[in-house]
Amino acid sequence: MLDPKLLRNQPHEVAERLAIRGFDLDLVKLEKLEAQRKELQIQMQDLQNERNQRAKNIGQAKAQGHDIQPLLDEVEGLKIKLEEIETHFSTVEDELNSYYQTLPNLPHETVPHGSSEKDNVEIRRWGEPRQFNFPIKDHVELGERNNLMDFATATKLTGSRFVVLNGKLARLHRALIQFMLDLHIAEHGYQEVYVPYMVNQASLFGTGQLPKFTEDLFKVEGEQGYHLIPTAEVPVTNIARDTIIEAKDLPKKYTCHTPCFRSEAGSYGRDTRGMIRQHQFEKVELVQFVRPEDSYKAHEELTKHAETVLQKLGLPYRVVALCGGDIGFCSAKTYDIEVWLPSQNCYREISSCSNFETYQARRMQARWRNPETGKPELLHTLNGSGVAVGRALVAIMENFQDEAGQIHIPEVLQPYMGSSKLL
RNA sequence: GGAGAGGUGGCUGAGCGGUUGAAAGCGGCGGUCUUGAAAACCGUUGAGGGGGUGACCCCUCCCAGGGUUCGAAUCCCUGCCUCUCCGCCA
Repeated sequence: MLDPKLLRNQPHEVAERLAIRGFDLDLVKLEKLEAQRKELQIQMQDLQNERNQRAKNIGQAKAQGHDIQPLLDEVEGLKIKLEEIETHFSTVEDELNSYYQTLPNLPHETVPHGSSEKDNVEIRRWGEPRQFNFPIKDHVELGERNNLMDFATATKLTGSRFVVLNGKLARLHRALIQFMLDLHIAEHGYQEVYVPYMVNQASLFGTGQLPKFTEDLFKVEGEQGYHLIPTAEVPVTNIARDTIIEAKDLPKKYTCHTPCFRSEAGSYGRDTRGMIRQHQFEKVELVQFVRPEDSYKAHEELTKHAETVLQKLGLPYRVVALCGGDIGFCSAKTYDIEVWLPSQNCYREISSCSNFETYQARRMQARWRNPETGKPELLHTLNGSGVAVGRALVAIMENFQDEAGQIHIPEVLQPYMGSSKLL
């Protein structure tokens, strides 16, 4: 959520910055609701004050043994009047809050302008896409060898957009997870966490999936309103919900492996072949809680941590800064890391690294105690994939295939594969 | 699943329906003392919000949501969560 004070005091500046992402702030609506809110709140608080005073007087009179009936007569009607205005106030407040919740985050000043994916700006490249001197296969074809990858069975078990992995490919998939976690723990200073794969609605609100993006989620049957997590970002970031972290404990850096579940509503017909876009996939996530002044430095570092995974695996990639029109709802700035996929002859997203500044923190009241002011203040949250496991598996298969259709295992994964070099 | 107990400030923990936003202790911060530190002592210390140029004034919050009352942390109902015992169990 945006800072209500900022919206109140500098609505035109907010509108300008939101326009960068193609969002149209309704200033007329905002000003109207805000004026109502202010008037009603003043009236309500005056009446509450009167009630408190009168109740206190009655208490004192009673303690002194006076007849309180005249005082009781005086307050008659006050309660009903107050209730009416309280109801009216909360109606206006709810309307204002609902509108606030539809407002995306303000883009950072370094975010490139533009309306779509095409306007994203490439920041850097690493590695050279390999030149093949034989006809290449895509990961589906490669996976069909020895029945390593089985979509038909997954469809039987569940439906479309699921996969069964067999034998050494299943092991390679697991090896990737272990490798990534070990790297982030040992070399990048993250703490590993294990978290629930179902979360409540408060958590989904905190990270911004609710109320707006409910159609992207799988909801679990039952009264609790639990949902399967679409990313570890949700449970891990919500660790900080309703807490005040001591300054000495910042930054907090968590890494976490979870499955992710996405309904992929609205992506019909896209990436239908293979395991690029699945309802269930594994991801190793990086999450940081940092002091506000450190967040952009942390954002660069976190992105590097994700890049290191690809470098160690030897996978060519590029980093792009998302433009205003392509950036996520909650994000102030996002870098996507895109890995080279030979079969598609292009770079495809394998990680998305974002700085949310206080947007998520305000929703979930995630705070730290600033030693300079002594006060709890909103911290900055960041996250990034470090990296998506299924897509990394696809990239390894396609980039490291040979003419015989065998897959050469990257050196860093061999210890996790019983020293095998080939798949 | 059955039976009981409980949810109060960063933590522990008091709190007859009426100056209790909340005792006390711990922790934190400031100070005295000390070469420095510890100890001791003194002081201070919840969060969110509204109004006003300002000194300042006011509102809300004792798990959540309802209710009773002139007045609720305190009474009633519902939900959620935690703990103990029994049963079952990966």
